[in-house]
Amino acid sequence: MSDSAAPAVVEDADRDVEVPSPETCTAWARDVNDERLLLMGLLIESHARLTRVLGNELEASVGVPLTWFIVMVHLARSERGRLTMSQLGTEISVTSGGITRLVDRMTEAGLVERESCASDRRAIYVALTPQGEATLERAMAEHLAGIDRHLLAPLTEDDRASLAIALRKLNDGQDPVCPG
Amino acid sequence: MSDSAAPAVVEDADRDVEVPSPETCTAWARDVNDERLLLMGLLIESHARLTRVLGNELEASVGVPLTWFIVMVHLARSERGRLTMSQLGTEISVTSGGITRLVDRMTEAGLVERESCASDRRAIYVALTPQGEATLERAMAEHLAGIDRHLLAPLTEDDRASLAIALRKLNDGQDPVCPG
DNA sequence: TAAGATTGAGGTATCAATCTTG
DNA sequence: CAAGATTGATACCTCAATCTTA
Repeated sequence: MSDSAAPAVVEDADRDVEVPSPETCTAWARDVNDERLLLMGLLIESHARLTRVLGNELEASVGVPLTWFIVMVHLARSERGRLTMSQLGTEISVTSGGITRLVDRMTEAGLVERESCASDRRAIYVALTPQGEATLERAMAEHLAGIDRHLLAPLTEDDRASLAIALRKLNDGQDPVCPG
Repeated sequence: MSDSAAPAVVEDADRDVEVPSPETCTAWARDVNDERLLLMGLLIESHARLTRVLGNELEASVGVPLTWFIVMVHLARSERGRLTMSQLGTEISVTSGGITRLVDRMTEAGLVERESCASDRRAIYVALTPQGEATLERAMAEHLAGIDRHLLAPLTEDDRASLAIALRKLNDGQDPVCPG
């Protein structure tokens, strides 16, 4: 503890606690087990687990953070192999300032490069370097295998299909919710 | 750009780009649209969107970050209304050092308090204060309404059920994947 | 004026090292 | 020595302000 007062000492079982019997409790004691809250919690936990495991594996096998891999995938998917800083930021939910430094780090690592845009001199393109393409190819193999192990393996074919359907509905046709 | 060389100027459409025709391309050009990768991407995007929207709404209406709310929910759910620092960190996927400062901030805001553990003097309990309980109750109402709007509304009843089933399988009986 | 990108300031996480207790 | 919590160093993000160009 940095600067707060020392914690009060309590015996192990001497506190009268509000027992969570659903009928007589305060609102929060009922709602903490609300089905909707549990669903949101599952989504958060699943995301935390998967990004942690897949990120660790990717870092160990290819030496690349998961965020970098995601950037490379979005560049590789793009129409002409490049995106502006703004487009990239919108696609991966990172603010303008965050993208500037993220691309800085990846540029220093030799994975991407900036290219000026002739038709709009405010914009800057980002594109994969040859080294970036090679790294993406290696990372892709590891990552797909990781998804098989950690995301697909625990699910049946039906689970996978309906999960994809539900998540697609959560992302399609929603307000952009711009990060920056 | 901080210290890298100036970006090369290119005309708008004069770069010979590897067109993504699936048969003749490099491996990464095929795999970036792999179904498994798209599924993982959907999970990441859904999580980013929902935590951003719900976090913004919670911050605006109650003045509490989403992380604090999650901490309060886990404390309210716990057996005796308290968890050790370690238990809390494991439940919400935050490292030991991260939990120390997170609880510091929430203590300073008056929402939680530390309590020494008589039976194991290494451990420290965290529990909601009365103010924390009141804040949780207000935040809960806002948050459940937000979940209704942003997570449940776009889904059918079947979608919701199968989403819960799939996510539960991703979290139950998996390796703990400790953060710290 | 607005849009795109960058910068500086500040917040919060991780990691590794340390201290206390079992 | 191992486990629990804290601290210092560091990484990376957001926000607000600024600069350049449309």
